[in-house]
Amino acid sequence: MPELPEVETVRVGLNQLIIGKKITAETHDWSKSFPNAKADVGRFLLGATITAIRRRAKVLLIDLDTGYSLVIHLKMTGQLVYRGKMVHFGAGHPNDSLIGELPDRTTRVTLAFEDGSKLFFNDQRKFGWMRLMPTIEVEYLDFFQKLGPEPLGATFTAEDFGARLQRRAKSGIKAVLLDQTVVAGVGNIYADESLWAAKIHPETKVQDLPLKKLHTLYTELRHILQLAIEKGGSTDRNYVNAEGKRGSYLTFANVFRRQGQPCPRCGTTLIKTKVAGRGTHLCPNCQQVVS
DNA sequence: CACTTGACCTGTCCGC
DNA sequence: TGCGGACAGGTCAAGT
Repeated sequence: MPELPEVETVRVGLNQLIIGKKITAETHDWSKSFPNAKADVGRFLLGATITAIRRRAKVLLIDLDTGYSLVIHLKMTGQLVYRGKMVHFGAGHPNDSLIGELPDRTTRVTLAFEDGSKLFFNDQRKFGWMRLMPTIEVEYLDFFQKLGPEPLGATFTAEDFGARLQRRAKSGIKAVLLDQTVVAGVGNIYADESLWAAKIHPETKVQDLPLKKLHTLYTELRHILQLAIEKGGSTDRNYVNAEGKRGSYLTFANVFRRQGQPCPRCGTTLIKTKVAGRGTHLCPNCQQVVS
């Protein structure tokens, strides 16, 4: 479930918590989560100091002073949670935290820092992964080469958006929004939310959307992603930020997980269906297929 | 060639 | 209570 806003929230959190920290130990209990050779870990991870945290699409990059980076994809249930040396349970709002003592049974990788604090990579479903590789090689990964532009990038215009969508003119708009090679970082939640906001049925073919609609979708998508970042992302089931706390965006969501409730715009009962193989939430009145 | 389905996994929820 | 099956949904590979 971590999409662009969730990964960005983790990035901002880690940026405040672990920059300048020196890694002194690493353990993992699921080799697929972190398949690097032990020798590389020993040479380029242990003893390394964290210099920067970056994000591209839904991927997190932790840069090290050894010239290597940790490339991390949280996939659906991944979490990156930092714990200081002193753990204060009961502090803050009890509902904020989804997790207790760490490591727990979902912890796949643990990084320990020189000051006694730790970073836990938890992943209930084991789809997520972490790779150690030379920083300069990251951009040449096949995944990165194929990625579309950042939707919140300063240079990303409505015209770019429209042109890229048109490459998949005959496809349904939701399937295209979820395609990371068209635009990077959009997942199921924000696809549904932005299509509702732009009053577009998710199965509408791209070629059937008037230019004005594409413009609206561009504006709404950017606005929603930005708002979601401000709200700390969406916690549907597992997602938490770098401090183990929930995001609050779903409180503001208009359709996602709101089937059976009235459409905030017209009052029609929202429905849940399946589009492009994904659970899809929409208003059957506001969002109709045009052709 | 474009799109759909299945695999990767585990936990939760629902119906019987 | 226990149990089978559907479902959650990011990405890649395989199939139609």
